[in-house]
Amino acid sequence: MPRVVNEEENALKRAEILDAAQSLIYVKGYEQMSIQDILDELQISKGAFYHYYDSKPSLLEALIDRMLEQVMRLVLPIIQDPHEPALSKIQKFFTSVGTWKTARKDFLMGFVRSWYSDKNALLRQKMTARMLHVSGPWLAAIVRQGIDEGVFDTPYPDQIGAVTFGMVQSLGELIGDWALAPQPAPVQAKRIVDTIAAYNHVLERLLGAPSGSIVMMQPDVIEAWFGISAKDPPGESNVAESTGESQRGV
Amino acid sequence: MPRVVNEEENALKRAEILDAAQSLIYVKGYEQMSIQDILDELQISKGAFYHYYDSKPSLLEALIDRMLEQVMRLVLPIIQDPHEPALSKIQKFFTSVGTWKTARKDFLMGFVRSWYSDKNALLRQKMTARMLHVSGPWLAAIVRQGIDEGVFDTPYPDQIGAVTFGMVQSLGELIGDWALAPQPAPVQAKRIVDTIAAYNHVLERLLGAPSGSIVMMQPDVIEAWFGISAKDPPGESNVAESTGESQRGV
DNA sequence: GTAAAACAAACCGACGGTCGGTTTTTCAAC
DNA sequence: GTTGAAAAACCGACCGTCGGTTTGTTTTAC
Repeated sequence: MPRVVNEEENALKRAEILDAAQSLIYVKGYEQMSIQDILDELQISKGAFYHYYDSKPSLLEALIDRMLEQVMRLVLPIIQDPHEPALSKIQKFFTSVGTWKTARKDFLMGFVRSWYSDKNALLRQKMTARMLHVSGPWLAAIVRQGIDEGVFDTPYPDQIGAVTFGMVQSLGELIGDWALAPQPAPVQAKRIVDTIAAYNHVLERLLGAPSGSIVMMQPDVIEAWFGISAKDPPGESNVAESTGESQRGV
Repeated sequence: MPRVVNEEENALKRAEILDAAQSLIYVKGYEQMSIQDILDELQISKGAFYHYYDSKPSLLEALIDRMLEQVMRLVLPIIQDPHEPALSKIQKFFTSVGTWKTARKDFLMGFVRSWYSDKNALLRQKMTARMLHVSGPWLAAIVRQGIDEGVFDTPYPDQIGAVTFGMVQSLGELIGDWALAPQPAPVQAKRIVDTIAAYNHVLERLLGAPSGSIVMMQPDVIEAWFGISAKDPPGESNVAESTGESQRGV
């Protein structure tokens, strides 16, 4: 790594390359994006690129660092606020991470599609691992706070943070899966609403929180994301989780 | 895809190539494994390889199909047994999938390390998605059976299968993470035992199963895998989920 | 015998990365 | 302010390897 003279301009250029890489990865995926794509996009030479980044993998690491930093900048103020009740923290955590405040629907769906597609498996795995490491302890702290406040009840406060994170991720994967393989709208709508309701319920159970106290995805968010309303009851004889074929040779 | 004359020999050769690819992927990872590696291993020509497989991605698909088939051959008899109680099915499902019956410890740990490492992110993502699709409906059926038998209690029987799968996967990722970044033995041992206990408890809660009825990982398996005994109580002031650094710039 | 399957290997463009060289910037000496 | 040299910034030809194609040869089946 060369000594840097003008720190500021250097960081700017690195960010510029990262921006190009990010949008290219968003469209093509990490492996499918070539260094040449970046060079073409920014009209720079190969020498220039390799002056700022050692290799393609190191570029990915830098991107993950930046994405994690952005997420944390969003989440930290919520999580670390000493005056906020635990239940409210959990709520806001899901809301902010799940929707990234306010974003265009088409952009969000495009992002979800890209994020959960095979072409970005590595990026997602690396990012997830990093987020688990940083959010685990904080989530545990919130759980303990909730127990103190009498809203949560679990014998495993230290472990439940990681479990919760796993649940959220699991829901994200399901939604990503649906976004990738779109179903007919009516089937889709009911399944999404039911599944989100199920996750809310499960999350309450595992945290030992009062029924109805946790809403991972607000109705207006569901409405915005999927264009459907979320006011139907669970319904016991729904589409029976028919994932296309329920039986095949495998 | 060429027409096949001798179906049997053709399948044998395809399997042979798949075997080589599997062990190479196990060691090097999918992306890092080159077609040439396979050719060298089997002493065949490029023409031969591309006679049996269209491309590298199609080779991966074939591998995933075979792996899924192997898992299903193990799990199906358990899950579809009409005389087996739901609780016992769940139990046996975890036991068989989690340990693959009886396997050498070093092999299993090596497999876990490889499976959850970055180098096989794509394989794992594809395999996980496939398994979610096939196991979701079956798990839902078991949950409904359990409700009928009075051992489970949940308002979301159809969704809970996918949630359960997500939980199991989440635990696997945690364990994989630990296997990849080994900690000092004492810290490791307590964390593993506590976390598995937490997952058992959470699973009971989300299924509405009686306390102590679900054991995802038997003590002897934990013993075999990690070389530690699983008889300590949860313990409220354990290592406090210290993931190395609990605070840093990010 | 002949057509297709099974294999062999030379060959191709694209890839990530390197390297020697050129231009621009920085900063101290005058 | 000018100058000069060192370092940073940048350029693009080049390299080895990759996945994949093509052309050609041998083997097998009927």
